[in-house]
Amino acid sequence: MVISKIDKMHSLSKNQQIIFDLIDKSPEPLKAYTILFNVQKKGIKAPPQVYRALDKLVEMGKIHKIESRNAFIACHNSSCQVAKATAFSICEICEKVTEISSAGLSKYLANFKDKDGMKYSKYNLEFFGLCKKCR
Amino acid sequence: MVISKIDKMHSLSKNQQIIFDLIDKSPEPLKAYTILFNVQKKGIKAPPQVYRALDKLVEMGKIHKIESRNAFIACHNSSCQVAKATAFSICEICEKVTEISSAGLSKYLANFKDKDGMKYSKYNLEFFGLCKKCR
DNA sequence: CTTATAAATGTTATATTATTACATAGTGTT
DNA sequence: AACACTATGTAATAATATAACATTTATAAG
Ligand SMILES: [Zn+2]
Ligand SMILES: [Zn+2]
Ligand SMILES: [Zn+2]
Ligand SMILES: [Zn+2]
Repeated sequence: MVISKIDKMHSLSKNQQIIFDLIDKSPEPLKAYTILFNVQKKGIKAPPQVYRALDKLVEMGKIHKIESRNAFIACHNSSCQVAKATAFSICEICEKVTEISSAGLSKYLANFKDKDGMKYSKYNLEFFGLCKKCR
Repeated sequence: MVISKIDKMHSLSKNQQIIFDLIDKSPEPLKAYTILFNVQKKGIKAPPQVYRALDKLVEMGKIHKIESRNAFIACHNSSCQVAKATAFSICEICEKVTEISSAGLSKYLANFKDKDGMKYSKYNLEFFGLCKKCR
């Protein structure tokens, strides 16, 4: 047995790997149909194949969806344990997106309780502004 | 002149008013095509009419878009000056959405700076969890 | 190895969300 | 009236996402 149980559990299926590789190499967030177009040469021909892989990759925390852009980026927080606690900065000019990893911020938000004392299991935060280059 | 300049500047056009009223009365976020369906009897017949009104209302801070749901809710923070600083709690069971208004939270986020010292002009935060009723 | 089960894939069609483009009408200003 | 600006009406289409169902592949158990 070349691949251990643990490794296998964390490994990606064929389509997942193809799509993750594409997103991971991309300097910018990719949209589902951009992905579809770019993997058709690898045999992935239809939207459901792309969306299914994206769903799984998001679940695993390997990628994140930028909700305001309907686009996906790879997680670079060492394969994010925090698919449930995401924060991004988005440049409104060049559309550059960066995942924010701030211990202070995540601690603050993880502990945030609203007026009803409701505590949350998950959050997504998107900051907008101008990046260094565009300022 | 019955309507002053200032009043006029802040007043809504016919379609904007119709669509705002519908959203404002709704206990839950409304999607664009749900809105379209509900205002057809008032003469708004096509998607662009709805999307244009929604865009303006969002700009004005009269409504907010819940990005993770592609849906819109009325602002209840006294016609939100803070269209640029929004936070919501979303129940993952019943889909109830509440706008969070916490001085502490908004202060924390408004002052948040990332590692590059980038300061942001806008943010949107969505918390997910279970509401009182669903817990 | 066989069987059972779950996960992933392939495929067609369709649903949902959003925009482009262009023509027309109203509003406020000079 | 002439102009600029905002809003509206309308048709067509683009972009994003899911439903449904058949098939295959991977994993685990007996
Ligand atoms: Zn991450
Ligand atoms: Zn930029
Ligand atoms: Zn508000
Ligand atoms: Zn609930």
